[in-house]
Amino acid sequence: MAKNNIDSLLEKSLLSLGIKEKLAYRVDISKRKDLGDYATNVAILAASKLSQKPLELASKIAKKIVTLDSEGIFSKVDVAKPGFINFTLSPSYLFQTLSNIHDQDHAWGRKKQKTGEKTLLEFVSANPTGPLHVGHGRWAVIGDNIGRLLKAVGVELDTEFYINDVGRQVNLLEASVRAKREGQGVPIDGYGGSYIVEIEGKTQKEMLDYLLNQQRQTLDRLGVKFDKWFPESTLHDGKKIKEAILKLSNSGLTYKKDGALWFKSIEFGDDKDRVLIREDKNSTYFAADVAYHLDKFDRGYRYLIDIWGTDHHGYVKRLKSAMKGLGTPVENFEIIIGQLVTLYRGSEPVRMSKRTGEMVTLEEVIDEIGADATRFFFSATDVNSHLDFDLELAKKKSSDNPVYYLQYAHARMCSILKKSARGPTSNEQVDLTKLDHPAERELMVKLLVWPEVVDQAARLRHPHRITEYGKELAALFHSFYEKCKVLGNPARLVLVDASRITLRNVLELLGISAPERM
RNA sequence: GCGCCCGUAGCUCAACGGAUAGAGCGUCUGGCUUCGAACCAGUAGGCUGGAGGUUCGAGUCCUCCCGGGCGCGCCA
Repeated sequence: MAKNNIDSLLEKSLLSLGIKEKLAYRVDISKRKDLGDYATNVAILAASKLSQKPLELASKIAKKIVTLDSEGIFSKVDVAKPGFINFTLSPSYLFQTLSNIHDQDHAWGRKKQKTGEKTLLEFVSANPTGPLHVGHGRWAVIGDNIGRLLKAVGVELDTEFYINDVGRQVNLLEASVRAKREGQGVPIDGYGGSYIVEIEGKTQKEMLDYLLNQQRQTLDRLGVKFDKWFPESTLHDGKKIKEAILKLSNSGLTYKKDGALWFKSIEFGDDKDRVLIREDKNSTYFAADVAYHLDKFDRGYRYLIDIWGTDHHGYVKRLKSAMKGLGTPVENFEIIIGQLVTLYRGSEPVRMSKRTGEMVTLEEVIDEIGADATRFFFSATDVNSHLDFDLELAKKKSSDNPVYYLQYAHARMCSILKKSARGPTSNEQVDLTKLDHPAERELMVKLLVWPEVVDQAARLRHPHRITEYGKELAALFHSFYEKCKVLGNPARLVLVDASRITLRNVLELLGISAPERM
Protein backbone atom coordinates (compact mmCIF):
# COMPACT_ATOMS: atom_id res chain seq x y z
CA MET A 1 0.00 0.00 0.00
CA ALA A 2 1.16 3.48 -0.83
CA LYS A 3 0.25 4.56 2.66
CA ASN A 4 2.77 2.12 4.14
CA ASN A 5 5.49 3.56 1.95
CA ILE A 6 4.63 7.06 3.01
CA ASP A 7 4.42 6.06 6.67
CA SER A 8 7.87 4.56 6.72
CA LEU A 9 9.46 7.40 4.78
CA LEU A 10 7.80 9.87 7.09
CA GLU A 11 9.03 8.07 10.17
CA LYS A 12 12.58 8.04 8.89
CA SER A 13 12.38 11.72 8.06
CA LEU A 14 11.06 12.69 11.47
CA LEU A 15 13.75 10.63 13.13
CA SER A 16 16.55 12.15 11.14
CA LEU A 17 15.20 15.60 11.96
CA GLY A 18 15.31 14.70 15.63
CA ILE A 19 11.56 14.79 16.09
CA LYS A 20 10.88 12.02 18.57
CA GLU A 21 7.59 13.21 20.04
CA LYS A 22 4.73 10.78 19.92
CA LEU A 23 2.23 12.39 17.61
CA ALA A 24 -1.21 11.21 16.56
CA TYR A 25 -0.65 12.38 13.05
CA ARG A 26 -2.49 11.09 10.02
CA VAL A 27 -1.58 10.13 6.49
CA ASP A 28 -4.71 10.29 4.39
CA ILE A 29 -5.84 9.90 0.85
CA SER A 30 -6.19 13.50 -0.18
CA LYS A 31 -9.57 14.96 -0.93
CA ARG A 32 -7.91 17.81 -2.73
CA LYS A 33 -6.75 16.01 -5.83
CA ASP A 34 -5.39 19.27 -7.18
CA LEU A 35 -2.91 19.37 -4.32
CA GLY A 36 -1.76 15.77 -4.24
CA ASP A 37 -2.68 12.14 -3.79
CA TYR A 38 -1.88 11.85 -0.10
CA ALA A 39 -1.58 14.37 2.70
CA THR A 40 -0.32 14.44 6.26
CA ASN A 41 -0.87 16.85 9.12
CA VAL A 42 2.25 15.78 11.00
CA ALA A 43 3.96 19.16 10.71
CA ILE A 44 0.97 20.99 12.17
CA LEU A 45 0.90 18.74 15.20
CA ALA A 46 4.66 18.68 15.66
CA ALA A 47 4.94 22.42 15.30
CA SER A 48 2.65 23.16 18.19
CA LYS A 49 4.51 20.71 20.38
CA LEU A 50 7.93 22.06 19.42
CA SER A 51 6.66 25.64 19.23
CA GLN A 52 7.87 26.06 15.68
CA LYS A 53 6.16 27.48 12.64
CA PRO A 54 4.09 24.73 11.00
CA LEU A 55 4.77 25.73 7.42
CA GLU A 56 8.52 25.94 7.94
CA LEU A 57 8.61 22.61 9.70
CA ALA A 58 6.51 21.11 6.91
CA SER A 59 9.02 22.30 4.32
CA LYS A 60 11.87 20.83 6.30
CA ILE A 61 10.14 17.45 6.54
CA ALA A 62 9.11 17.53 2.89
CA LYS A 63 12.68 18.18 1.78
CA LYS A 64 13.93 15.34 3.92
CA ILE A 65 11.40 12.96 2.46
CA VAL A 66 12.45 13.82 -1.07
CA THR A 67 16.07 13.03 -0.29
CA LEU A 68 15.08 9.73 1.32
CA ASP A 69 12.79 8.69 -1.53
CA SER A 70 15.35 6.57 -3.32
CA GLU A 71 12.75 4.45 -5.07
CA GLY A 72 11.11 7.46 -6.67
CA ILE A 73 7.69 6.93 -5.16
CA PHE A 74 6.84 10.60 -5.43
CA SER A 75 6.99 12.99 -8.30
CA LYS A 76 6.29 15.85 -5.95
CA VAL A 77 6.24 16.55 -2.22
CA ASP A 78 5.20 20.03 -1.25
CA VAL A 79 3.50 21.97 1.50
CA ALA A 80 0.30 23.96 1.76
CA LYS A 81 -1.43 26.54 3.89
CA PRO A 82 -1.68 25.65 7.56
CA GLY A 83 1.17 23.16 7.30
CA PHE A 84 0.03 20.15 5.34
CA ILE A 85 2.51 18.06 3.42
CA ASN A 86 1.11 16.87 0.12
CA PHE A 87 2.41 13.86 -1.76
CA THR A 88 2.01 13.29 -5.46
CA LEU A 89 2.75 9.76 -6.62
CA SER A 90 5.09 9.26 -9.53
CA PRO A 91 3.91 7.67 -12.78
CA SER A 92 6.31 4.77 -12.34
CA TYR A 93 4.78 3.98 -8.97
CA LEU A 94 1.30 3.98 -10.51
CA PHE A 95 2.39 1.68 -13.33
CA GLN A 96 3.90 -0.70 -10.84
CA THR A 97 0.53 -0.89 -9.10
CA LEU A 98 -1.20 -1.84 -12.35
CA SER A 99 1.08 -4.84 -12.75
CA ASN A 100 0.49 -5.67 -9.14
CA ILE A 101 -3.26 -5.77 -9.59
CA HIS A 102 -2.95 -8.03 -12.56
CA ASP A 103 -0.79 -10.48 -10.63
CA GLN A 104 -2.87 -10.50 -7.48
CA ASP A 105 -6.24 -10.76 -9.22
CA HIS A 106 -8.75 -12.05 -6.65
CA ALA A 107 -6.30 -11.39 -3.83
CA TRP A 108 -6.01 -7.72 -4.76
CA GLY A 109 -7.21 -5.78 -1.74
CA ARG A 110 -7.08 -8.76 0.58
CA LYS A 111 -4.42 -9.32 3.19
CA LYS A 112 -2.41 -12.47 2.76
CA GLN A 113 -1.51 -12.92 6.37
CA LYS A 114 -3.91 -14.20 8.98
CA THR A 115 -4.08 -12.11 12.10
CA GLY A 116 -4.68 -15.14 14.27
CA GLU A 117 -7.62 -13.36 15.86
CA LYS A 118 -10.20 -16.08 16.11
CA THR A 119 -13.44 -14.15 15.99
CA LEU A 120 -17.11 -15.03 16.18
CA LEU A 121 -19.63 -12.78 14.50
CA GLU A 122 -23.25 -13.24 15.48
CA PHE A 123 -26.07 -11.56 13.61
CA VAL A 124 -29.72 -11.77 12.52
CA SER A 125 -30.65 -14.28 15.26
CA ALA A 126 -34.33 -13.65 14.56
CA ASN A 127 -36.99 -15.46 16.54
CA PRO A 128 -38.12 -18.57 14.64
CA THR A 129 -41.71 -17.47 14.90
CA GLY A 130 -42.29 -16.07 11.45
CA PRO A 131 -40.74 -14.90 8.21
CA LEU A 132 -37.85 -12.46 8.21
CA HIS A 133 -38.84 -8.86 7.67
CA VAL A 134 -37.06 -5.95 6.10
CA GLY A 135 -35.25 -5.04 9.31
CA HIS A 136 -33.68 -8.48 9.46
CA GLY A 137 -32.54 -7.93 5.91
CA ARG A 138 -30.47 -5.01 7.04
CA TRP A 139 -28.71 -7.03 9.76
CA ALA A 140 -28.25 -9.95 7.41
CA VAL A 141 -26.57 -7.90 4.72
CA ILE A 142 -24.53 -5.73 7.06
CA GLY A 143 -23.44 -8.72 9.08
CA ASP A 144 -22.48 -10.70 6.03
CA ASN A 145 -20.59 -7.73 4.62
CA ILE A 146 -18.70 -7.13 7.84
CA GLY A 147 -17.88 -10.82 7.84
CA ARG A 148 -16.50 -10.61 4.31
CA LEU A 149 -14.52 -7.51 5.24
CA LEU A 150 -12.96 -9.07 8.31
CA LYS A 151 -11.98 -12.17 6.39
CA ALA A 152 -10.45 -9.96 3.71
CA VAL A 153 -8.12 -8.38 6.23
CA GLY A 154 -7.07 -11.71 7.63
CA VAL A 155 -9.34 -12.22 10.61
CA GLU A 156 -10.16 -15.86 11.31
CA LEU A 157 -13.88 -15.51 11.37
CA ASP A 158 -16.88 -17.71 12.00
CA THR A 159 -20.46 -16.52 11.71
CA GLU A 160 -23.33 -17.69 13.83
CA PHE A 161 -27.12 -17.43 14.03
CA TYR A 162 -28.61 -17.85 17.51
CA ILE A 163 -31.97 -19.58 17.46
CA ASN A 164 -34.36 -18.57 20.22
CA ASP A 165 -36.19 -21.87 20.21
CA VAL A 166 -37.03 -21.63 23.91
CA GLY A 167 -39.28 -19.27 25.79
CA ARG A 168 -42.55 -17.47 25.85
CA GLN A 169 -42.57 -16.58 22.16
CA VAL A 170 -42.51 -20.24 21.20
CA ASN A 171 -45.51 -21.01 23.38
CA LEU A 172 -47.28 -17.98 21.98
CA LEU A 173 -46.68 -19.26 18.49
CA GLU A 174 -48.36 -22.53 19.36
CA ALA A 175 -51.20 -20.72 21.09
CA SER A 176 -51.67 -18.55 18.02
CA VAL A 177 -51.98 -21.57 15.77
CA ARG A 178 -54.49 -23.12 18.13
CA ALA A 179 -56.51 -19.92 18.34
CA LYS A 180 -56.61 -19.66 14.58
CA ARG A 181 -57.81 -23.24 14.20
CA GLU A 182 -60.55 -22.63 16.73
CA GLY A 183 -61.61 -19.45 15.01
CA GLN A 184 -60.57 -17.24 17.87
CA GLY A 185 -58.69 -13.96 17.72
CA VAL A 186 -54.95 -13.61 17.95
CA PRO A 187 -53.76 -14.02 21.57
CA ILE A 188 -52.18 -11.05 23.31
CA ASP A 189 -48.59 -10.75 22.09
CA GLY A 190 -49.38 -13.56 19.66
CA TYR A 191 -48.82 -13.95 15.94
CA GLY A 192 -51.42 -13.21 13.29
CA GLY A 193 -49.54 -13.55 10.05
CA SER A 194 -50.97 -15.56 7.19
CA TYR A 195 -48.18 -18.09 7.59
CA ILE A 196 -49.87 -19.34 10.75
CA VAL A 197 -52.11 -21.62 8.67
CA GLU A 198 -49.04 -23.16 7.04
CA ILE A 199 -47.86 -24.62 10.31
CA GLU A 200 -51.17 -25.91 11.56
CA GLY A 201 -51.12 -29.52 12.68
CA LYS A 202 -47.39 -29.55 13.25
CA THR A 203 -45.66 -30.26 16.52
CA GLN A 204 -43.83 -27.40 18.19
CA LYS A 205 -40.51 -28.64 16.92
CA GLU A 206 -41.85 -29.04 13.39
CA MET A 207 -43.23 -25.52 13.44
CA LEU A 208 -39.89 -24.06 14.45
CA ASP A 209 -38.03 -26.16 11.92
CA TYR A 210 -40.43 -25.10 9.20
CA LEU A 211 -40.14 -21.38 9.96
CA LEU A 212 -36.42 -21.58 10.49
CA ASN A 213 -36.00 -23.29 7.18
CA GLN A 214 -37.96 -20.50 5.51
CA GLN A 215 -35.65 -17.96 7.07
CA ARG A 216 -32.65 -19.94 5.94
CA GLN A 217 -33.93 -20.04 2.37
CA THR A 218 -34.51 -16.30 2.34
CA LEU A 219 -30.98 -15.71 3.62
CA ASP A 220 -29.67 -18.12 1.00
CA ARG A 221 -31.25 -16.05 -1.73
CA LEU A 222 -29.29 -13.08 -0.41
CA GLY A 223 -26.11 -15.10 -0.36
CA VAL A 224 -25.95 -14.95 3.42
CA LYS A 225 -24.64 -18.16 4.92
CA PHE A 226 -23.79 -18.98 8.50
CA ASP A 227 -21.08 -21.29 9.72
CA LYS A 228 -23.24 -22.37 12.61
CA TRP A 229 -26.86 -22.22 13.70
CA PHE A 230 -26.87 -22.31 17.47
CA PRO A 231 -30.13 -23.33 19.20
CA GLU A 232 -30.76 -21.84 22.61
CA SER A 233 -32.24 -25.17 23.69
CA THR A 234 -28.81 -26.79 23.71
CA LEU A 235 -27.81 -24.40 26.49
CA HIS A 236 -30.69 -25.63 28.61
CA ASP A 237 -30.11 -29.28 27.79
CA GLY A 238 -26.40 -29.09 28.44
CA LYS A 239 -26.68 -27.38 31.83
CA LYS A 240 -24.70 -24.45 30.44
CA ILE A 241 -27.12 -21.98 31.97
CA LYS A 242 -26.87 -23.50 35.42
CA GLU A 243 -23.11 -23.48 35.18
CA ALA A 244 -22.98 -19.83 34.20
CA ILE A 245 -25.31 -18.82 37.01
CA LEU A 246 -23.33 -20.89 39.48
CA LYS A 247 -20.17 -19.16 38.37
CA LEU A 248 -21.73 -15.78 39.06
CA SER A 249 -23.04 -16.95 42.41
CA ASN A 250 -19.64 -18.29 43.41
CA SER A 251 -18.23 -14.84 42.78
CA GLY A 252 -20.82 -13.40 45.13
CA LEU A 253 -22.60 -11.58 42.33
CA THR A 254 -26.10 -12.93 42.88
CA TYR A 255 -28.73 -12.77 45.61
CA LYS A 256 -32.25 -13.99 46.24
CA LYS A 257 -35.19 -11.64 46.49
CA ASP A 258 -38.94 -12.12 46.04
CA GLY A 259 -38.35 -15.77 45.23
CA ALA A 260 -36.09 -14.93 42.28
CA LEU A 261 -32.33 -15.02 41.79
CA TRP A 262 -30.81 -11.68 40.81
CA PHE A 263 -27.54 -10.65 39.26
CA LYS A 264 -25.90 -7.60 40.85
CA SER A 265 -25.48 -5.69 37.62
CA ILE A 266 -25.72 -2.34 39.42
CA GLU A 267 -22.21 -3.08 40.64
CA PHE A 268 -21.11 -2.84 37.03
CA GLY A 269 -22.92 0.38 36.29
CA ASP A 270 -26.29 -0.94 35.15
CA ASP A 271 -29.47 0.89 36.15
CA LYS A 272 -30.90 -2.00 38.08
CA ASP A 273 -30.13 -5.56 39.04
CA ARG A 274 -31.41 -8.24 36.69
CA VAL A 275 -33.24 -11.49 37.23
CA LEU A 276 -31.50 -14.72 36.27
CA ILE A 277 -34.00 -17.23 37.66
CA ARG A 278 -37.62 -16.26 37.92
CA GLU A 279 -39.92 -16.95 40.80
CA ASP A 280 -41.34 -19.88 38.81
CA LYS A 281 -37.80 -21.36 38.72
CA ASN A 282 -37.38 -20.84 35.00
CA SER A 283 -34.27 -19.06 33.84
CA THR A 284 -34.62 -15.79 31.92
CA TYR A 285 -33.56 -15.05 28.37
CA PHE A 286 -30.83 -12.97 29.94
CA ALA A 287 -29.45 -15.99 31.81
CA ALA A 288 -29.40 -18.01 28.60
CA ASP A 289 -27.66 -15.18 26.76
CA VAL A 290 -25.02 -14.94 29.46
CA ALA A 291 -24.40 -18.67 29.16
CA TYR A 292 -24.34 -18.40 25.38
CA HIS A 293 -21.70 -15.69 25.33
CA LEU A 294 -19.65 -17.43 27.97
CA ASP A 295 -19.80 -20.50 25.77
CA LYS A 296 -18.52 -18.49 22.81
CA PHE A 297 -15.37 -17.62 24.74
CA ASP A 298 -15.14 -21.20 26.03
CA ARG A 299 -15.19 -22.45 22.46
CA GLY A 300 -11.91 -20.63 21.93
CA TYR A 301 -12.99 -17.40 20.30
CA ARG A 302 -10.79 -14.52 21.31
CA TYR A 303 -13.06 -11.81 19.93
CA LEU A 304 -16.84 -11.64 19.83
CA ILE A 305 -18.87 -9.33 17.66
CA ASP A 306 -22.66 -9.12 17.88
CA ILE A 307 -24.94 -7.08 15.68
CA TRP A 308 -28.14 -5.98 17.41
CA GLY A 309 -31.02 -3.73 16.53
CA THR A 310 -31.33 -0.57 18.56
CA ASP A 311 -34.46 -2.02 20.15
CA HIS A 312 -32.06 -4.17 22.18
CA HIS A 313 -29.51 -1.52 23.03
CA GLY A 314 -30.73 -1.24 26.63
CA TYR A 315 -29.57 -4.80 26.98
CA VAL A 316 -25.91 -4.11 26.26
CA LYS A 317 -25.02 -2.94 29.73
CA ARG A 318 -26.39 -5.95 31.55
CA LEU A 319 -24.84 -8.52 29.24
CA LYS A 320 -21.44 -6.87 29.32
CA SER A 321 -21.77 -6.55 33.08
CA ALA A 322 -22.38 -10.25 33.41
CA MET A 323 -19.50 -11.06 31.09
CA LYS A 324 -17.27 -8.89 33.21
CA GLY A 325 -18.55 -10.61 36.32
CA LEU A 326 -17.64 -13.94 34.79
CA GLY A 327 -14.11 -12.73 34.22
CA THR A 328 -14.25 -12.82 30.43
CA PRO A 329 -12.33 -10.15 28.51
CA VAL A 330 -15.23 -7.78 27.78
CA GLU A 331 -12.90 -5.45 25.93
CA ASN A 332 -12.89 -8.13 23.25
CA PHE A 333 -16.69 -8.23 23.13
CA GLU A 334 -18.04 -5.75 20.64
CA ILE A 335 -21.70 -5.05 20.10
CA ILE A 336 -22.67 -3.16 16.97
CA ILE A 337 -25.99 -1.40 17.37
CA GLY A 338 -27.90 -0.80 14.16
CA GLN A 339 -30.76 1.62 13.74
CA LEU A 340 -34.09 0.35 12.51
CA VAL A 341 -35.59 0.41 9.07
CA THR A 342 -38.80 2.32 8.47
CA LEU A 343 -40.72 1.05 5.51
CA TYR A 344 -42.68 3.43 3.32
CA ARG A 345 -45.15 3.08 0.50
CA GLY A 346 -44.67 6.42 -1.14
CA SER A 347 -45.01 8.86 1.72
CA GLU A 348 -47.02 6.46 3.88
CA PRO A 349 -45.08 4.55 6.54
CA VAL A 350 -45.97 0.86 6.59
CA ARG A 351 -46.79 -0.33 10.05
CA MET A 352 -45.27 -3.66 10.90
CA SER A 353 -47.17 -5.81 13.32
CA LYS A 354 -46.60 -9.40 14.23
CA ARG A 355 -50.03 -9.42 15.79
CA THR A 356 -52.02 -8.40 12.74
CA GLY A 357 -49.50 -9.98 10.43
CA GLU A 358 -49.33 -6.76 8.48
CA MET A 359 -45.79 -6.73 7.23
CA VAL A 360 -43.64 -6.73 4.18
CA THR A 361 -41.35 -9.70 4.31
CA LEU A 362 -37.76 -9.77 3.21
CA GLU A 363 -38.76 -12.48 0.76
CA GLU A 364 -41.18 -10.07 -0.94
CA VAL A 365 -38.58 -7.37 -1.19
CA ILE A 366 -36.16 -9.75 -2.86
CA ASP A 367 -38.93 -10.79 -5.26
CA GLU A 368 -39.55 -7.16 -6.14
CA ILE A 369 -36.09 -5.74 -6.63
CA GLY A 370 -33.77 -8.73 -6.73
CA ALA A 371 -31.06 -9.98 -4.43
CA ASP A 372 -28.29 -7.75 -5.83
CA ALA A 373 -30.27 -4.55 -5.42
CA THR A 374 -31.48 -5.58 -1.99
CA ARG A 375 -27.93 -6.21 -0.87
CA PHE A 376 -26.69 -2.98 -2.34
CA PHE A 377 -29.51 -1.00 -0.78
CA PHE A 378 -28.75 -2.28 2.71
CA SER A 379 -25.00 -2.05 2.18
CA ALA A 380 -24.95 1.55 1.09
CA THR A 381 -25.80 3.28 4.34
CA ASP A 382 -24.27 3.61 7.78
CA VAL A 383 -26.10 1.22 10.16
CA ASN A 384 -25.92 3.91 12.76
CA SER A 385 -28.46 5.95 10.83
CA HIS A 386 -32.13 5.30 10.44
CA LEU A 387 -33.04 3.96 7.07
CA ASP A 388 -36.16 5.00 5.23
CA PHE A 389 -36.96 2.37 2.67
CA ASP A 390 -39.58 3.46 0.16
CA LEU A 391 -41.02 0.39 -1.52
CA GLU A 392 -42.63 2.35 -4.33
CA LEU A 393 -39.32 3.95 -5.15
CA ALA A 394 -37.42 0.69 -4.90
CA LYS A 395 -39.84 -1.01 -7.29
CA LYS A 396 -40.39 1.79 -9.74
CA LYS A 397 -36.81 2.86 -10.06
CA SER A 398 -35.15 -0.46 -9.90
CA SER A 399 -33.18 0.27 -13.04
CA ASP A 400 -31.92 3.49 -11.50
CA ASN A 401 -30.52 1.67 -8.52
CA PRO A 402 -26.82 2.48 -8.15
CA VAL A 403 -26.05 -1.22 -8.15
CA TYR A 404 -26.66 -1.24 -11.90
CA TYR A 405 -24.24 1.61 -12.26
CA LEU A 406 -21.47 -0.57 -10.88
CA GLN A 407 -22.56 -3.68 -12.71
CA TYR A 408 -22.87 -1.82 -15.97
CA ALA A 409 -19.36 -0.49 -15.61
CA HIS A 410 -18.14 -4.02 -15.01
CA ALA A 411 -20.01 -5.38 -18.01
CA ARG A 412 -18.58 -2.60 -20.13
CA MET A 413 -15.04 -3.43 -19.05
CA CYS A 414 -15.56 -7.09 -19.84
CA SER A 415 -17.03 -6.26 -23.20
CA ILE A 416 -14.07 -4.12 -24.20
CA LEU A 417 -11.58 -6.74 -23.12
CA LYS A 418 -13.49 -9.40 -24.97
CA LYS A 419 -13.57 -7.32 -28.10
CA SER A 420 -9.88 -6.71 -27.91
CA ALA A 421 -9.28 -10.42 -27.51
CA ARG A 422 -6.89 -9.63 -24.73
CA GLY A 423 -6.12 -12.83 -22.91
CA PRO A 424 -4.76 -13.20 -19.43
CA THR A 425 -1.25 -12.38 -20.57
CA SER A 426 1.39 -10.52 -18.69
CA ASN A 427 1.77 -6.77 -18.84
CA GLU A 428 5.49 -6.85 -19.26
CA GLN A 429 5.54 -6.13 -22.97
CA VAL A 430 3.23 -3.16 -22.70
CA ASP A 431 4.59 0.37 -22.54
CA LEU A 432 2.57 1.83 -19.69
CA THR A 433 4.27 5.21 -19.88
CA LYS A 434 1.71 6.05 -22.58
CA LEU A 435 -0.83 6.39 -19.79
CA ASP A 436 -0.49 10.11 -19.29
CA HIS A 437 -4.03 11.41 -19.73
CA PRO A 438 -5.49 13.06 -16.59
CA ALA A 439 -8.44 10.66 -16.69
CA GLU A 440 -6.04 7.74 -16.80
CA ARG A 441 -4.07 9.06 -13.88
CA GLU A 442 -7.17 9.63 -11.78
CA LEU A 443 -8.35 6.11 -12.45
CA MET A 444 -4.97 4.63 -11.56
CA VAL A 445 -4.84 6.48 -8.27
CA LYS A 446 -8.33 5.27 -7.42
CA LEU A 447 -7.30 1.69 -8.13
CA LEU A 448 -4.18 2.01 -6.03
CA VAL A 449 -6.14 3.08 -3.00
CA TRP A 450 -8.37 -0.01 -2.92
CA PRO A 451 -6.55 -2.03 -0.24
CA GLU A 452 -6.65 0.94 2.09
CA VAL A 453 -10.38 1.29 1.58
CA VAL A 454 -10.87 -2.34 2.53
CA ASP A 455 -8.66 -1.88 5.55
CA GLN A 456 -10.52 1.15 6.72
CA ALA A 457 -13.96 -0.30 6.09
CA ALA A 458 -13.02 -3.41 8.09
CA ARG A 459 -11.55 -1.44 10.95
CA LEU A 460 -14.60 0.80 11.24
CA ARG A 461 -17.07 -2.00 10.42
CA HIS A 462 -18.42 0.25 7.68
CA PRO A 463 -19.38 -1.74 4.59
CA HIS A 464 -20.87 1.37 3.04
CA ARG A 465 -17.34 2.62 2.46
CA ILE A 466 -17.07 -0.16 -0.06
CA THR A 467 -20.22 0.87 -1.92
CA GLU A 468 -19.02 4.47 -1.92
CA TYR A 469 -15.71 3.38 -3.37
CA GLY A 470 -17.45 1.28 -5.98
CA LYS A 471 -19.53 4.23 -7.13
CA GLU A 472 -16.46 6.44 -7.34
CA LEU A 473 -14.48 3.84 -9.24
CA ALA A 474 -17.31 3.23 -11.70
CA ALA A 475 -17.73 6.96 -12.24
CA LEU A 476 -14.04 7.47 -12.95
CA PHE A 477 -14.06 4.55 -15.33
CA HIS A 478 -17.08 5.78 -17.28
CA SER A 479 -15.50 9.20 -17.51
CA PHE A 480 -12.19 7.75 -18.68
CA TYR A 481 -14.05 5.66 -21.23
CA GLU A 482 -15.68 8.74 -22.76
CA LYS A 483 -12.36 10.50 -23.12
CA CYS A 484 -9.98 7.72 -24.04
CA LYS A 485 -10.36 5.28 -26.90
CA VAL A 486 -9.25 1.94 -25.54
CA LEU A 487 -9.32 -0.53 -28.42
CA GLY A 488 -5.97 -0.74 -30.14
CA ASN A 489 -4.19 0.78 -27.17
CA PRO A 490 -2.40 -1.94 -25.17
CA ALA A 491 -1.58 0.30 -22.21
CA ARG A 492 -5.21 1.30 -21.84
CA LEU A 493 -6.28 -2.31 -22.06
CA VAL A 494 -4.05 -3.05 -19.10
CA LEU A 495 -5.74 -0.22 -17.23
CA VAL A 496 -9.20 -1.50 -18.13
CA ASP A 497 -8.25 -4.97 -16.99
CA ALA A 498 -6.96 -3.65 -13.66
CA SER A 499 -10.20 -1.70 -13.28
CA ARG A 500 -12.18 -4.82 -14.07
CA ILE A 501 -10.34 -6.83 -11.42
CA THR A 502 -10.79 -4.12 -8.82
CA LEU A 503 -14.46 -3.53 -9.50
CA ARG A 504 -15.14 -7.24 -9.51
CA ASN A 505 -13.42 -7.51 -6.13
CA VAL A 506 -15.57 -4.65 -4.87
CA LEU A 507 -18.73 -6.48 -5.88
CA GLU A 508 -17.38 -9.74 -4.48
CA LEU A 509 -16.82 -8.11 -1.13
CA LEU A 510 -20.41 -6.89 -1.18
CA GLY A 511 -21.82 -10.26 -2.18
CA ILE A 512 -23.18 -8.78 -5.39
CA SER A 513 -22.82 -10.46 -8.76
CA ALA A 514 -20.43 -9.03 -11.32
CA PRO A 515 -22.10 -9.74 -14.67
CA GLU A 516 -20.03 -9.83 -17.85
CA ARG A 517 -23.01 -8.65 -19.85
CA MET A 518 -26.41 -7.29 -18.99
C1' G B 1 -38.52 11.71 33.38
C1' C B 2 -33.76 8.90 32.35
C1' G B 3 -30.44 6.39 28.61
C1' C B 4 -28.66 5.44 23.45
C1' C B 5 -28.95 6.94 18.20
C1' C B 6 -30.17 10.46 14.36
C1' G B 7 -31.04 15.71 12.17
C1' U B 8 -26.33 17.62 5.87
C1' A B 9 -29.22 20.11 -1.47
C1' G B 10 -36.48 19.37 -3.01
C1' C B 11 -35.86 13.55 -1.89
C1' U B 12 -32.46 9.25 -0.36
C1' C B 13 -27.74 9.38 1.56
C1' A B 14 -21.64 10.11 1.83
C1' A B 15 -17.70 12.81 4.25
C1' C B 16 -12.02 7.54 10.15
C1' G B 17 -11.03 16.35 13.96
C1' G B 18 -8.43 18.66 8.28
C1' A B 19 -7.94 22.24 3.08
C1' U B 20 -13.20 24.66 -1.48
C1' A B 21 -19.19 19.73 2.60
C1' G B 22 -19.83 15.50 -1.96
C1' A B 23 -22.85 11.63 -4.90
C1' G B 24 -27.49 9.52 -6.86
C1' C B 25 -32.60 10.70 -7.96
C1' G B 26 -35.53 14.92 -9.39
C1' U B 27 -34.69 20.29 -12.42
C1' C B 28 -32.55 22.70 -16.69
C1' U B 29 -28.93 22.35 -21.31
C1' G B 30 -26.02 19.57 -24.59
C1' G B 31 -23.74 14.60 -26.50
C1' C B 32 -24.91 7.84 -29.96
C1' U B 33 -23.26 6.44 -38.66
C1' U B 34 -17.15 5.26 -34.06
C1' C B 35 -14.83 0.37 -28.06
C1' G B 36 -22.04 -1.09 -24.46
C1' A B 37 -26.23 6.05 -24.06
C1' A B 38 -28.22 1.11 -17.94
C1' C B 39 -23.35 6.19 -20.11
C1' C B 40 -20.96 11.15 -20.37
C1' A B 41 -20.33 16.68 -20.14
C1' G B 42 -22.40 21.08 -18.20
C1' U B 43 -26.31 23.84 -14.99
C1' A B 44 -29.09 24.94 -10.67
C1' G B 45 -29.72 23.68 -5.65
C1' G B 46 -26.54 24.43 1.47
C1' C B 47 -25.99 29.65 7.58
C1' U B 48 -24.61 20.88 7.82
C1' G B 49 -31.87 21.80 13.13
C1' G B 50 -30.53 26.28 16.76
C1' A B 51 -27.21 28.70 20.51
C1' G B 52 -22.68 28.68 23.07
C1' G B 53 -17.70 26.33 23.88
C1' U B 54 -12.84 23.46 22.95
C1' U B 55 -9.11 23.57 18.71
C1' C B 56 -4.19 26.16 14.32
C1' G B 57 -8.73 23.84 12.12
C1' A B 58 -15.69 21.50 13.87
C1' G B 59 -20.91 18.53 9.77
C1' U B 60 -17.63 15.58 13.10
C1' C B 61 -15.68 16.70 20.04
C1' C B 62 -18.19 19.18 24.86
C1' U B 63 -22.73 21.84 27.15
C1' C B 64 -27.72 23.46 26.55
C1' C B 65 -32.23 23.84 23.52
C1' C B 66 -35.64 22.12 19.41
C1' G B 67 -37.32 17.97 16.36
C1' G B 68 -37.53 12.48 15.22
C1' G B 69 -36.43 7.03 16.29
C1' C B 70 -35.58 3.22 19.97
C1' G B 71 -35.23 1.45 24.88
C1' C B 72 -36.25 1.80 30.27
C1' G B 73 -40.22 -6.37 32.14
C1' C B 74 -39.35 -12.04 36.91
C1' C B 75 -40.80 -10.71 27.52
C1' A B 76 -37.34 -12.23 23.95
